[in-house]
Amino acid sequence: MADVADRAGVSPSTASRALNGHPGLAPATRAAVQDAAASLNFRPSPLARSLRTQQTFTVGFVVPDVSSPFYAAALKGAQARLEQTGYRVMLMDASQDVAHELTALQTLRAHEVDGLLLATAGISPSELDEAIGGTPAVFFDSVVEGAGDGAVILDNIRGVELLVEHLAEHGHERIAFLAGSQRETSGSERLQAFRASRPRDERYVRICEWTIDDGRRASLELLDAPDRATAVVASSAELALGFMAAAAERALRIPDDVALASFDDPYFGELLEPSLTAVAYDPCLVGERAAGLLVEAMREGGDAREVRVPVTLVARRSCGCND
Amino acid sequence: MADVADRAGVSPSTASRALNGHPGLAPATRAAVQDAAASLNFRPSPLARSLRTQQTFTVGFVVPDVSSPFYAAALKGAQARLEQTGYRVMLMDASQDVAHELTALQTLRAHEVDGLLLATAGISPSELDEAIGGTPAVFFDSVVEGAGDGAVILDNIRGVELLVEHLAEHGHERIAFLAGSQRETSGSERLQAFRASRPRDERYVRICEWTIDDGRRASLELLDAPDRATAVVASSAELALGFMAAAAERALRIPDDVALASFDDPYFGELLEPSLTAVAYDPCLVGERAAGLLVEAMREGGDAREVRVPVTLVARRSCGCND
DNA sequence: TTGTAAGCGTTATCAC
DNA sequence: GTGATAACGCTTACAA
Repeated sequence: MADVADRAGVSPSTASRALNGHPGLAPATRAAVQDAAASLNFRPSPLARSLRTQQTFTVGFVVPDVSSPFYAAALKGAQARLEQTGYRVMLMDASQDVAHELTALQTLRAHEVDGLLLATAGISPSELDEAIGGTPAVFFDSVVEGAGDGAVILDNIRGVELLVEHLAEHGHERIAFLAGSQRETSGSERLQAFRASRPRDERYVRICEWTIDDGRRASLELLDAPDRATAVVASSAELALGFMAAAAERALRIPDDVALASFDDPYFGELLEPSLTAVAYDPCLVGERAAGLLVEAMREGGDAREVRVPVTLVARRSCGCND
Repeated sequence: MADVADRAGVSPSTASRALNGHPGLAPATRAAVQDAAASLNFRPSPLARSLRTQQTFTVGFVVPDVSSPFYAAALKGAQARLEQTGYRVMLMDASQDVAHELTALQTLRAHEVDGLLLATAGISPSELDEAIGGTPAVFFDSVVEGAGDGAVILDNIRGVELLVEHLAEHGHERIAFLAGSQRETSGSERLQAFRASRPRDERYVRICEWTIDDGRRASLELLDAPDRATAVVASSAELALGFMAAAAERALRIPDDVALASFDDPYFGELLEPSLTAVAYDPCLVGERAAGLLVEAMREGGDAREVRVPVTLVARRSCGCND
């Protein structure tokens, strides 16, 4: 930048002011500096700037597993929104491991990121509070009570209600629920919502990991139990697929023998046999909203808000609708 | 760090040396510094260090779309490998847009990233060369001739051969090929491989975008053409799904009326109806290998290498096998 | 083996 | 309006 200043015939400080749009500069001076900068093809060093200003214009993004479709989409949404605002994204994949998550946060803080976007898998609130220190942080998907400057989550409750109501409208009276891991907010909220709307169906609840395999295992239990449920709500696409595998194994037809409806509308939902009735939402949107909240928090530091991303029901054939 | 030095009773330079494991220090001094650092809970500032050393220990990762399962997995693999080696990942999603890609590279270079991991969608070699300047760069998925310090790509040729051979073994003589966008290496290599092994089936080639919808459209063309092919190779899972949709529309059964085999083994391949015969590979591995190559290039700057990630055939029912 | 001092590329404070 | 000057937190000649 010294070169730019020289060429424009001004001091470095003036050059800096001109380039950063500070007020109170002679228009001529500003123009001269800008010309000089342009002709020297000058690019300011974010590093040096950050060192001086204590602002990196970088936010840390921490997820349990980037390769999961949901987190990948959220990342995309967040990245887009942040880029728009001049922020860059530093990614950390915690591999579903608490210790790893903690060190990721350390690294990020050492780097002096301006903000944090977190989908944490079961860190205790106190650990977390310490790990994020004073850095603005927004949670998404999972929310940790009392920590951070905001959270955005799916409208899990409404989603489960839509699913249950729809199956009930088809006349089902014994509805089962495949719940996912209770360590995450989306797992526990969905289960709570089910229990709230179907207290009598408690015996048809099965909790398992978010995998096809575990979903299949739990589904077999459900299918082999006496007085079998006539419909099933799966908490996620994986669990729904697990259920379909299990039903096929027991030679049960969907929806004739058991109906199925699922939280999460996978992109191939239309092409499954039968096509999958599901609650859909825009996963990018959760990243985007989270980023939006974070930008606000970094700028103004208002108080914590919680945003819910809306969900909608997509009725297909697995519930008994005929298209 | 000055504090640490004070507390240990040494000069800042000695403190720095102790903390960075420089040789030629009195063991006692080193220990004193380390103790001081520990008790002050000292964390060096990567920013300041980078400013001084011109090394950021950060690599830029640029993809056309992070939310695509393939890129997301590659990202995960790369992230893991880089983290192991002390590097951090700065992510840019170029949204399939060349201009955007170029500005992403600018941003990354301004940030003085130590290396670049690129899956670019059709930048010209010369533009690219200029955009990456002297920064070590490794391509993955797509390779740009003559640019960069290495590339890792799937074994596209072998993959297509496996698919074609398998269908031929089932007795098929007229095999069609759904090719994806020819802007990317994986699109063009797969098509070339098909043409090389099936020159007589040229009339059964259709080129389309990598989407279910466009695959469906192209498939309908294929199905409606006279002297229809009896088997189809799809260049990607999306195209295979598009084909399945098209076949269903025309009330054609797979594999009885037309057999299907696909490059890409989606995680739900087993659960489709019929289950999908496909060429499988580990997408994480491509990110991991690319990161490996990049780390090498950043450290030693050896000469450009090309790595192929192996693929395997998973025979299921869509080709005519009975499980 | 250790200390001194300069410098990485900016911005902020103060004076003019 | 603009220019010195110091400072951000670290590393590294060079000197001792």
